[in-house]
Amino acid sequence: MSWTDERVELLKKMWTEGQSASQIAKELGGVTRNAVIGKVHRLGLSNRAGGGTQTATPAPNKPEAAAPEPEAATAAPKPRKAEPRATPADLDTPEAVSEPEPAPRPSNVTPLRKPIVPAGQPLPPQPSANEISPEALAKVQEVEKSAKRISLMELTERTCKWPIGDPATEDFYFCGLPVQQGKPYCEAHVGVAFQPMSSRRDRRR
DNA sequence: CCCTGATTCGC
DNA sequence: GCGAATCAGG
Repeated sequence: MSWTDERVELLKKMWTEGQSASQIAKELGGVTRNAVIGKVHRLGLSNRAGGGTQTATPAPNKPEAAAPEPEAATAAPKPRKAEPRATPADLDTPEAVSEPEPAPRPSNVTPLRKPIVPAGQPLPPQPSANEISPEALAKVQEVEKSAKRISLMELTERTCKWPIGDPATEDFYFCGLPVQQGKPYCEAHVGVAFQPMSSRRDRRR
């Protein structure tokens, strides 16, 4: 494989977008990440600074463990706009009525309500037999039998962080199987975690 | 151990 | 110019 204009273009584009050399190499095909890096240097764009303000800090930008880039067709890499940021659905009440009394606390007061789950990262809920493909579900169930059953402390970047069981009980652990590169879960759990889209239609306010 | 980019150097 | 091997880090 040689560096045709097209390939160089794609290289430039992806590199500018912050894609890693290995990702670019994978996308291009026929080259290794070394080749990509080498080319990048020869092209003189080793520094991903676009234009202008050159921050002393190399890159606080790290699309590392949260850059789900669904591999697409090699023919049409056009609509590419996957933001790692998973925007949490925020409750927004435009119905804000002008209320001089901010807290009309009724006589009934429920003092404390601690969140049951400590919650470090936005872990997905357990698959509740939703709109998940039966195959994926079956695979998950099978996988969970062979799960490493690791504890929170044992989690690493390469261990599946899919929670199994009830966090409030002793019977709780994480999957712990090898993750799919770049993702927080193993292949099986990625399958159920990153479902394309579901029925979120019923959002009547 | 997995990954990242940077550099070197024979081709 | 090219990229595998190597280096240096996270």
